[in-house]
Amino acid sequence: MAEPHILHKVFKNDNLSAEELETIVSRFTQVTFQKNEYILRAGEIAHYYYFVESGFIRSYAVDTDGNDITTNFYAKAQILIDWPSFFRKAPTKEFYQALTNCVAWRLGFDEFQQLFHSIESFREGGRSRLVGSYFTLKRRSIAMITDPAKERYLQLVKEAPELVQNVPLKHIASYLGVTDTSLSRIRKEIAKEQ
Amino acid sequence: MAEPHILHKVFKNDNLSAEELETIVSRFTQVTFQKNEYILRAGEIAHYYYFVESGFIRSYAVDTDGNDITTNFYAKAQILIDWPSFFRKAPTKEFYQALTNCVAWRLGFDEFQQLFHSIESFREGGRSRLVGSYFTLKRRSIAMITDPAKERYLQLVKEAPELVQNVPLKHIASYLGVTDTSLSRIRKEIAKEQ
DNA sequence: ATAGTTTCTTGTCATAGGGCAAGAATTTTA
DNA sequence: TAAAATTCTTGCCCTATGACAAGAAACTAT
Repeated sequence: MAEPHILHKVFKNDNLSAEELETIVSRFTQVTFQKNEYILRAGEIAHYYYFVESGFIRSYAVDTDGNDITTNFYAKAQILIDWPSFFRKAPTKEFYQALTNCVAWRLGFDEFQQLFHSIESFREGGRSRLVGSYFTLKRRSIAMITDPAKERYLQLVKEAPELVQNVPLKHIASYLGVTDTSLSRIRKEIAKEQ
Repeated sequence: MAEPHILHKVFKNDNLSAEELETIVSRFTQVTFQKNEYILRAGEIAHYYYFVESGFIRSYAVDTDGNDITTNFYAKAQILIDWPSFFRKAPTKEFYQALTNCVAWRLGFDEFQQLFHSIESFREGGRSRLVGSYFTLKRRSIAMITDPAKERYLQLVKEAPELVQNVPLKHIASYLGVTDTSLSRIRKEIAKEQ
């Protein structure tokens, strides 16, 4: 078993004792995904959650017209979890697909629950991650109302430049709530400005 | 102290023993808000969260141009909480204001923590509420991309008719991500159809 | 009741972004 | 490396929604 650097990084601010950290890390399993492989499909239940070690993943929902809307991207050290499905054992509404080959570390629901109810700092950390996801989502949905597409794009470039360079424009476009055509024009306009 | 019906209703699906329920309920305090009163202002820290017994409250963010964007409405039996501020003790980004006179039940952070770490079902319930808020927010932000304003409005009317009847149109408009002018026209169009 | 305030509607005009389609560029696969 | 598939750009035209402003309607408070 390879040294799980990434998990030490992930948990470093969680106030865990060395033993607690070891206990937690030992419950994770390394998994790999091939480019285009699905980690989870709509209708399935999320039995695991993951921390990404390398590669890019996206989640997307499919609307009534069959268009897919990217809801999130996942990169190094980020948590990949379908909160409602994992915690309510309800079928997820989204697809999670690897955009590149990936390495990740996985934890199952039962192991999670055991750690959650026995280690106080683990549950504080978990709660904090969920709150963080909520906060990010809210910020994004306010920006969707207050900021024009161009600003939302510039913001994303600033926050996650590697992502913009590595992911097809159409996925970024649907994430920003515009068509790929529009995003292409926005890019052109930005290029002209420099 | 009045009989806290509403809290029994709030916790009825949380799998609590009678004693646990009593312990929890006894930690809450009843509070009232006058119409237009602020429960919390941007920049402050949320030391409490609430369950609404009666009345309507809204939360809103103010964008860089000074426009306010309604982010949520709170009505009977709903939880009113600023998750990031309450759990991270960070200044909130939003205002929470009573739209009508209100009665609510309040719990402080320390009491919350004590219950959270000592009663397993309470923490499962709390987690479930947070996951629920996350899920609702995600549904809303996907709809913002996939559905036209008219459909989002019809959806809101279906889900919360009392709200639409009791709250000024401009707040509903900003909640839906349109101007009040547009929403007025959308309403007109719907009226014409009947 | 009356004045003042807030809310809602409506008109005119402007604009961001969508729909569709063609072609160019790039990547993948055989 | 050639063919196929995918991704990205661009043109043309259209639509939903915004900005601004005026008036009507509905509350609110004295």
